[in-house]
This record gives sequence, structure tokens and C-alpha cells, in this order.
Amino acid sequence: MNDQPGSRAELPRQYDPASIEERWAQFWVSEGLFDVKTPPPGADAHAFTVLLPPPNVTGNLHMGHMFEHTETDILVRWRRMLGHLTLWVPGTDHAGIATQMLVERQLATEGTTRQALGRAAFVERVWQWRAHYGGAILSSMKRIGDTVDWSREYFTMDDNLSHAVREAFVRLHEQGLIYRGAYIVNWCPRCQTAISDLEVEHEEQRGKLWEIRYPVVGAPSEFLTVATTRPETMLGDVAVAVNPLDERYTHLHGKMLTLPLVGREIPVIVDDWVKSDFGTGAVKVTPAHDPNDFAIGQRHNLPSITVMDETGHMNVEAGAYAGLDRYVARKKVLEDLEAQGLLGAARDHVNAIGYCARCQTVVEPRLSTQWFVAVNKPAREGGPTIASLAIAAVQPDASGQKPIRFTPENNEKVYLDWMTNIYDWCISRQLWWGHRIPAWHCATCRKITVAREDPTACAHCGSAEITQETDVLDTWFSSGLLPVTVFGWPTPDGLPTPDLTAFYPTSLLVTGFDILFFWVARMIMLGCWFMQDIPMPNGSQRPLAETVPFREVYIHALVRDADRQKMSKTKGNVIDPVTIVEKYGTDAVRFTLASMASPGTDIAFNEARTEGYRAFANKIWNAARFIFMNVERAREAGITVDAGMLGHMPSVPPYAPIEARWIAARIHSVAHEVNTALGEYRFHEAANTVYQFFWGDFCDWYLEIVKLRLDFSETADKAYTRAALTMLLQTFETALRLLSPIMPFLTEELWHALFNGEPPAKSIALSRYPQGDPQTGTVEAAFALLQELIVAVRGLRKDLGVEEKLS
RNA sequence: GGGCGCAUAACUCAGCGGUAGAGUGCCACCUUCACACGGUGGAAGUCGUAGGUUCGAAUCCUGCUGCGCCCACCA
Repeated sequence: MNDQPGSRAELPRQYDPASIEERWAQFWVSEGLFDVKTPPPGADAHAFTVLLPPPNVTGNLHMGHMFEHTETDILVRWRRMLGHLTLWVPGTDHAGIATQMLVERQLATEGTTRQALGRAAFVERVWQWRAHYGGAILSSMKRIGDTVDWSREYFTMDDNLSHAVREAFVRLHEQGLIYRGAYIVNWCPRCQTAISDLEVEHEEQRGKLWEIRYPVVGAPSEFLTVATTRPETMLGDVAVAVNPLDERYTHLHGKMLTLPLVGREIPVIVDDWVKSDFGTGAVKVTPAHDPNDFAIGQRHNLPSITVMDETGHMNVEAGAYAGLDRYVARKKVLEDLEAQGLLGAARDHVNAIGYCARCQTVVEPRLSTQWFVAVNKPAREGGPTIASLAIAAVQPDASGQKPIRFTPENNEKVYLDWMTNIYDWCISRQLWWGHRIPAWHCATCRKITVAREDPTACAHCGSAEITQETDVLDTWFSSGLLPVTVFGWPTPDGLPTPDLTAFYPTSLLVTGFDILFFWVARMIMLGCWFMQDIPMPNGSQRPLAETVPFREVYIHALVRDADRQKMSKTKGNVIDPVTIVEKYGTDAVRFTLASMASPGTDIAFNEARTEGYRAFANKIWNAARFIFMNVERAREAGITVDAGMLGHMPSVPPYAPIEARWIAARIHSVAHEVNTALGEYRFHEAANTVYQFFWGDFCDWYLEIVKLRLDFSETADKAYTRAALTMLLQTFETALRLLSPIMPFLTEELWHALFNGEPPAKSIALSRYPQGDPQTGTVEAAFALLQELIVAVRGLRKDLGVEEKLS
């Protein structure tokens, strides 16, 4: 008759997660239990701060998210219960290229395009998309019990964050660290934008290495043979390069060649970069379509001829081939060369083809004008570079401590290798969805004005003929700033905001390997760079260790399907966490993920395992039913347990029954082990330890023995029964707290019920986490002996065919 | 071309120097008043392969085989 939360009346025989989870999820949010007020300056709050990797608003949460959120939430709940001021900041990411592509796809199904819509209308469409998916993501997070601070939830294109992005851009520009220029970049002909090296996926493919004979001018019947994998680019050749030491070609140095099919004359040049032992030892130089060729072109002052447009079709410079798709052009070029007898051998050749990570189109290296961040250039003579700070941030400082620590450790090496070999970062994208670059081009003097506020005139010549740059910023430029921007950077006075003082550096980042370079590295780069100028609260210079965006990075594994396949929408093997959660209960799914979360090992998610943990939840539920039932019986017999005894680690006098001394020792051991495991991100160990304790020790042994002690008859020794009952309740209550970071819903429900609706705190999540001392093992050893004896007797009984009821 | 990871019970995975573990599944018995999403008992692995170190190796080292991943401007 009483279905209020926290009522202990008449629990059903079977645990039904659906009947309680929505209720508690709502309660946690509506009560604002995990919202954190900024502590006043000077308060020593022991903050534990985590920034949630903002999910992309490209779709709903997937199992990988739930895994990441589960691990983080376990740690966050644990830290909170340890008494830290615990802040977990949620948000969502606009995910420029990814989201734009999905909306374009949606438009395609409606028979239209973004171009037909126009920029403003298209962006409006993307905002609608974002409203839908962003909302879905946030409600899923609530459903799975993430204890984030909802009052601080953000979207990467919120006004304040956009403002910060702009400030960062302007500041880097002022420091001479942002430049614009024509360079070879990875270009996706489908997305029609530049993409970064990281957004290119390489795949080895069998192809051909074609040899083409270039006639030598003034020497009839003499040729210089080059080798290429992309013959169509020859139309843009401006030279042929050979190694200066290659004696085969010494006589051709400085000679001119006739570029086949085009007729243009191009020089033979020498460059160390050319490897004599590859191909023919002669390289065609196409500066507009190859990064190495571009570098050669720079060294030798060669022109660049672009023969392909932004859609991957040949342009007017390609003459007769203009308008052809790049692969059609390739075929035709080969045919025409063949016809002219200029095509040599076509050798089998394996090389790595680059694909756009978003749409899988083959990427084209292309000369185009882009914006870059100079990562290896100091802002002032002798000063640090962005990369140098990001390198120092993971290496031991003067005190021998690493400002940032990676778990698993080997990720540190991967990070360092990447950061030490880093190139300038191309941050411009020819997209419509994102932060527009705050630069204005002057039609009069052609110069560029970069400004904090939208200018009305050119800063150089005063002309009003200015138009804003159409490019937007790489998504990761804005998300890379999040650790500072969510806490109020930039500040008008250049001093740390109260939030920065209290919460920066954040304590921990839990994220996947796939965004180690994209995001983790960029946060370190930008965080260290901008925070070096923000003094410490006492006005002193901020040391490197206080500029880092986070002190620890935990890199989690990947969730795969039961067959170890990577989950992907195209394969159709994506597991929707909400579906699974509705089927088994959130706690069972969380427990599954935790129990399999061994650092560094991918998870093959299979439901069979979840079924097992659903049974575990049911076991806990029924243990509670049993206990509550006995509390009720005891009350009827005039025996009550002092609620003041609850909330502490069970302790027993030496004369207490052995099972009481044993379970007390066990829960101390278990608490100790679980705390240690969580401190080392060993989720599976924590989960298995509590599982083993609750089912194996508490239910199978302790509970069975306690049954014999609970005598409510008239003649019973009430003090004796009361002591047993107290110990039982105390242990159970402790176990609930121990379990609650992993199974927050069930433990919340039972905890409130245990206190009969009058718990000592609004939520079990606000209670204290059990702490235990390692045990000497004497009681445990003695009890183990007893267990062995009982098992032996049971076996004997079975062997002899004695009926169990006879005892 | 560099670098990394994994191979343990039918399945999914722990263990990582000292007598092989868990969940699921399987077999037998038990519907006993918390729970059949249960209880009790049980079967099940020459820990990929070949060597080496050690008193002792699934656990450390080396080679091999098979998967998988990351990084890379040799046309």
C-alpha cells in the first residue's frame, strides 16, 4: 500500500528495476544533489574535478559512452563519498564536420542540398538537429545515473564558450602563432574542406607504380623516366627531381624535359630528398598536389600548378582533361601516354591510401589557403612553444613529479612520440557549422583584420569594404579549450576566476584512446599555453604543474560486440544502451561494464554476462527482503535495533559468535581492497570483490548462520538476538554503501528502505564510503577451516544419500 | 617502414613467480518459511607453439605462429 521511495513495506519477490530507476534518476536531478557551488576563495575544499568528454550531437549515446560514463561515475561517486568536493561537468560538442555531414545526408533524403538552402538556413537546420540529439543525449545520461552537475551543463557553441574561442584565436594571432597561407593540406573532395592529418585514415592497397618517359629537350630519343602512383597529377608537373649523387642522371642536371600531353618544358633539378633506389630514381614534381613535391618546389622556387578543383575534378589547367573526375582522368592520361609510346612499365605496388575519416572518400593532398597554429614557434625569443609545454607537461618536473600522469602508462609514450614529431595544426575548415574565424578581409588593401569585436572598417587602411572569413574552426580548437573555458576563462582582469581557483587543474580525465591526439593532446597544448599567463590566487607565477588541464588521464578500452567486432552503425551491430538498460536494469549493465573493465583490455559486451548480474541485483534485493522481514519480526517481539549503530563499520567484541567476527573481518578486508582497486582504476577487481563478498560470504554463509541466531520466541535471549540482528543490519548497510557507486539505483532504494524512509542523508551517494583495515587473517583462517568442514560434511551426506531435511 | 597489444574451461574474461579462477553454459539432486534471476554437490583447461632463466613459470626472457590496433611525406 505504500509505494513511496524508501518504504520497506512489502518488497516484491523479484527485483523490478523499471519500477524504481526512473524515480531515482529524476530525484537526483530535481534535487540538484550533485550540483556544486563554487567554494569561497581560500577554502581548502579538496576538490575532485572531472570534465566529461562532451558527446557529439551526431546521434544518441552508444554503449561506448555508457562504458565511459559508468567508469567515470563510479570514480566520481566514490570520491564524493570519500568526502571530496566532487564536480563532474557535463556538456555536448557541436562536432563540426561530423554533424554537418549527417545533416547534409538528411537533406539529401529530402532531395535538397546545403548549397540550395544557403548558409544561414543550413545552419538553422543544424541547430534543430542539435536540439533533438543534444536533448536525447542529456536525457540518456540522466537515465543511466550520471552524477554530473546539471547546473553547469554547456554546449560548445554557447555564447560564452564561443566568446572564449574567439579570444583564444585573437590572442594566438597577436602572439604570432596563428598564420594563414597556401600549403598542401589533406582535402576531402566530398566534404569539400581541409581536414587534419588525424582525420585521414590510411589503408594499404595494392596499386600500380607507373613509369612515364619524359622526352629530353634537344636530345631526340632520349628520355628521363619517372615513376608515379598518381599519373593524373603529371599535368601539374613543374620539374623532375633526381638525387645529386645518382650517376645515372648526372648528365641531365639542368636540362629541360618536355612534359608529355601538356607540352610544357620543365627542368631537371637535383634534391637530396630523392631516393635513388626507389622507382626509377627520378621524381616528377607536382607542388600543388603532393606535400613532398611542395617542399621541393619551395626549395627550388618552382611555381605551383593546381590541376584539380575542390570536388576532385580536373580544372582548366588540365587542358583537354578539364572537367573529368580524377580517376577518369587517370585512366585517360594513361591511355594517351600509351598511345604516344611514353608509358613504361606498370609495376605492382602497395601503398597507403588516405581516406576521409568521416565519409571514407579518398583524400587528395591539395594546395589551398588555410589557417594554422604554429606549435613549434615561441611567442617571444627564447620562450616556450606550445609543443614544448605540452611535452614538459608529462615529464617529471623539478620535484620529480609528472604534472600529468597516464593510466595505462604506455599511453604516455604514445603521446610523447606524437607531440615530439608534431607539425603545425591546420585549424580552418571550409564548413558552415562551427565557430566562424574572426578575421575580416579587406577588398581595398587585401590585408586581414583579426579582432575581438566585429570590425566595421579595415584595421590597416580604414576601408569599409571588409568581409568576414567564411571558414570555421576545427572542432577540436574549441573542445581543446574546454578545461579553461568551462571555468570562466578568459577573465577580463587576467586573474583566475573563483572556479579556476577551485577546480583547475581538473583531477582526472576519463576518455578513449581514439581521441588521445585529437582532444587530449589539444587540451594539454591549449591549457598549458593559456594558463601560463594566469597567476596563482596568491599572485605568484603559475608553475607548469598548475597550468595542465588535468592531473591524471585514464584511457579506457573499447566496447565491442559479443564477437569482438567494433560497433558501427554501418555494420548494424551497435548496442543501444537504453534498450539494454530497460531489459536488465541500469545497475546490472553498469556492473557488467565495471566487472569487465580491466585497464587496457577491450570489452566484448555479451548479454549473458549481464543476465548474471541481473541475478546479482535480485540476490541483493532478496537479501534485503529477508533482513527487513526479520527486523519486522524482531519489532513485534519487542526487539529494536538502534539506528545510531548504522553508518559505521561493524565492529564486534572478541566474545561475539565466530560468524559475526568473521563477517566483520571480511567486510574490513573487502572495503580495503575495493578502495585500493578504485584508486588504481581496477574496476573489475572492485566489482568482483564486492560480488564475491556479497553473494559468496554474506549470503551463502553469514546469512545462513545468522538465521539460527534469530530466535524471536518468548524464551529466547533477547540481547543475543538483538546483537545478531544489529550486526546483520550494520553489515548489510555497509555493503549497500560499498556497492552504491557501481549499482546506484538498487542501493539507493534499499538504503532508504533500510532507514524506513528516514535516512541520515538525502541520498546514499551523499553518505560516506566504507573504509576498512587490512586483516591479519586469523578469524578468516579459522572460519575457512569451518567452511571446509561443512562442505566436507555436505559432500559426505550427499554421497551417503542422506536426505537434507533430516538435519 | 616503425611501435604496441592479445592468444587461459564450450563461450566471455580475470589471474601475471609458488598447489589453475569468475560469470554464463553443462551434469546430478533439492520446489526448505529472502531469492529457481535460488540452494547443494559435480564434470570441465598439457594456460597458442618451441626453447631459455629459476628450486619452482600461465606468470620473466627469446624465437615462431595466429589475430588485432596505432603511428609514418618514399614518389
